Amino acid sequence: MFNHMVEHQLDRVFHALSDPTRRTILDRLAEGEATVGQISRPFPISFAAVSKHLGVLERAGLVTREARGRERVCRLNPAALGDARAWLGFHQRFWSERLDALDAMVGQKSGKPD
Amino acid sequence: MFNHMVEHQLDRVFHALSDPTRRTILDRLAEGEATVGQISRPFPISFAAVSKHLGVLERAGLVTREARGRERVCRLNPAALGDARAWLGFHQRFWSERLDALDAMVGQKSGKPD
DNA sequence: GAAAAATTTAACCAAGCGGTTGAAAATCGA
DNA sequence: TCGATTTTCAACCGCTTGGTTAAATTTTTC
Repeated sequence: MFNHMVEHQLDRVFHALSDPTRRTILDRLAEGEATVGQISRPFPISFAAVSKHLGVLERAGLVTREARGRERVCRLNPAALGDARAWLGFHQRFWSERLDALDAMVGQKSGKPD
Repeated sequence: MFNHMVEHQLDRVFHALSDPTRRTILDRLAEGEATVGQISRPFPISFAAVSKHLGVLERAGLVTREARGRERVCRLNPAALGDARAWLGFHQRFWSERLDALDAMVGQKSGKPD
């Protein structure tokens, strides 16, 4: 079902999401586009480190960086979450069907999962 | 919103999901519980390597391993996907609201996202 | 109790990660 | 043009990863 998909891209998306700094960057970007400098300012790590994180996010398709003059403005690409969400959604649903005995323990997907 | 959650666990879940071998293991497990030996058989890597992958999945809370005699039977824990799915769901929705100008370009979440 | 089977642990290796600092490249402002 | 600003690139460091093989552990079977 999803096996033939761009597995590699799924790898990259999940990997990008596995770092708290990168997730925070995404949160920041959700409030609007920002330059690398603006993004990096609140972080206690170096500018270059943030730039690398942005690279990871960009390679995963989650963020785009567009040159504007001497600075680079970053924006979210929400569509890239689609694959990951599809994977999770399908699997959790599939698992839940098979293992509905566990539903009682979960209790957060009663009748209106979404 | 999610910042105060068990960030660390989210790290582990996303990281666990970022490896194709581990995702395949989850797929296999979705068809029913299995021992480490049964799981590892179809993979071209060593037994020990699969055992380590199972360890990663277990630490992420996605899989449980229960000793049964000399073998260990593994089962899925679909609830562990909840955090990850919640994170993704919230963010994708939030992003989409903010960036609905991009919706035209995307075109795969028109009116009924789920 | 000894051999066999299932699994984990330990030691190791090459590669990748997240971080650093410093140099390079591109653009802006005087 | 020159210097300052913004960003990336390169080299490096320590730690982790995904993989290996070999030894240790536990349980079953003879």
